[in-house]
Amino acid sequence: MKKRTYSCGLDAAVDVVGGKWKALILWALHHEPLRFGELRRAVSGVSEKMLIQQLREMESYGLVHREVYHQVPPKVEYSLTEFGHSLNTALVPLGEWGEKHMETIEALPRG
Amino acid sequence: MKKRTYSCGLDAAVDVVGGKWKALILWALHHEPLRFGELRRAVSGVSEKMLIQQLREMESYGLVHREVYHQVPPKVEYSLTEFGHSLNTALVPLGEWGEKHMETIEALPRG
DNA sequence: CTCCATGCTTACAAAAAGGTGAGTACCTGA
DNA sequence: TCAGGTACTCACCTTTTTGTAAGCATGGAG
Repeated sequence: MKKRTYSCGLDAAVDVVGGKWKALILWALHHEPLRFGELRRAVSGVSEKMLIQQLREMESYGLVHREVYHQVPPKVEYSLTEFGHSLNTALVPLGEWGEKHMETIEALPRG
Repeated sequence: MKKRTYSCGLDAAVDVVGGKWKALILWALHHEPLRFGELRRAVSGVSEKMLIQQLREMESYGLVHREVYHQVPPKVEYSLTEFGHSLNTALVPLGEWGEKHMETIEALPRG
């Protein structure tokens, strides 16, 4: 979050879901709650630091819920809230667009 | 563009439309072609450097078309390609989501 | 004791993104 | 000759984001 006022809805949404990992984490949690380690494996390429950092942020936004089980070894499960689900739903068309044009995108010149 | 392979469509899409400005520029060009100066005024807060940088990138991705009119003073018009339009369409639900939850988002704690 | 698994946490560094302010080239009209 | 309008271009700097590698706490198993 960087600002309080937005010029349009898209502006606001990008601010919430922006960055390299948030959309992917949301996506990974779409079907079922996952624990930290599972999430780490599900989101390929993410480091522990990044994963936690993003999860904490998303928790503070009310997108994900964090459930701690007091066990040893520790177990923590992350799941989507209603709000998180609604955002995920809004991301579906974008995901489909990416899927459809994947080859084109992969062939794009690099920045 | 940072990578060539993606774990899912959303991953690819975010790579294309990522960053602070691209989605907003796309949005601004939705209705009609705009010239550089108009675009600058339409996308509030963007600097000339950023605007050009993003436009060049989007042009290289095939999202926008750049038309130069050889006049003095110079005139350059930017418009969406078919590809750009399709991406914009995929962004509509996200924009609506942002619109709907704008107040919630604006009230979010800052990172 | 020591090791293991899990879920973090911290310090440090690199890379990417974004911002600022000035300058360029062109022709036109005063 | 000189300012004006348009669309850039450049050099330099700050901020933000991301990555790397290591360390910590817990209690049960061996």
